[in-house]
Amino acid sequence: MDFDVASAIAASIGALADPVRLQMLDLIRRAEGGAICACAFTEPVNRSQPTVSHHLKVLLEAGLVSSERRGRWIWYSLSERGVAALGAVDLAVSPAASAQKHAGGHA
Amino acid sequence: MDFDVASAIAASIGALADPVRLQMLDLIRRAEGGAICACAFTEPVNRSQPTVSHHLKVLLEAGLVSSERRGRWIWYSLSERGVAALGAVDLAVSPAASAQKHAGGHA
DNA sequence: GGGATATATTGACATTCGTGGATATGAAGT
DNA sequence: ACTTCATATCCACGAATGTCAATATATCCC
Repeated sequence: MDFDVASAIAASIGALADPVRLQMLDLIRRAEGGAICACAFTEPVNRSQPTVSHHLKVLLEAGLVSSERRGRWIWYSLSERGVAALGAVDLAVSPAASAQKHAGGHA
Repeated sequence: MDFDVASAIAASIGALADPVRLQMLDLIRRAEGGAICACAFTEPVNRSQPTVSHHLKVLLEAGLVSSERRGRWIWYSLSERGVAALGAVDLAVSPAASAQKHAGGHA
């Protein structure tokens, strides 16, 4: 594995390596209809609007989420990669818990 | 998902979000016997000995690798979590390629 | 067009992180 | 004990990152 390949992978992973972005992805995943308005992040993650906007941009550029304009608001949903990434996170974080599926204990 | 949980997960993921550490993990994975001497990293990843030592410490503290002393040398191998993490990385990076298993194309 | 609201961008700042030179620690051999 | 070799720690530096106030852009409604 050469450095360029490793760098590309590291960049993808880096988008997930932030607590606020993980919270935001989780909010999207749990949202009804699988989509959530950009304005709905600031309060639960306790960050300013510019900070939320910044993180959304990172997630977008990483291909983890997609956005859609609905009137004045912009709605975000998980992309295919985003779903795969969150699933992979669950696997990596608690291999045992994921191995015995449907064992309850959602965080 | 509260901030503390997200922070813990982000910290785990962060250990993987570095090109040099990914290269090192890949070197361990490919090593004969699944273990590799610490001295065998500096040349392939093109980093100084202190830098390699630093990254090994990060990987150790993240629980991704384990170390064993053999005479003057220290050998590193993937932990159970390390194997799971690398597998998860493959999944997250190329979901399609991983979905159709045994399709060749190793990086 | 003008006001109101939602989101993005800019700029500045503090913190974290990757890096390597110098040095310390530790084990093996003589 | 002393030397040699492998690894770890210390220290300083530059780059990247998360954060927010201020501001800009964009859309909707009247």
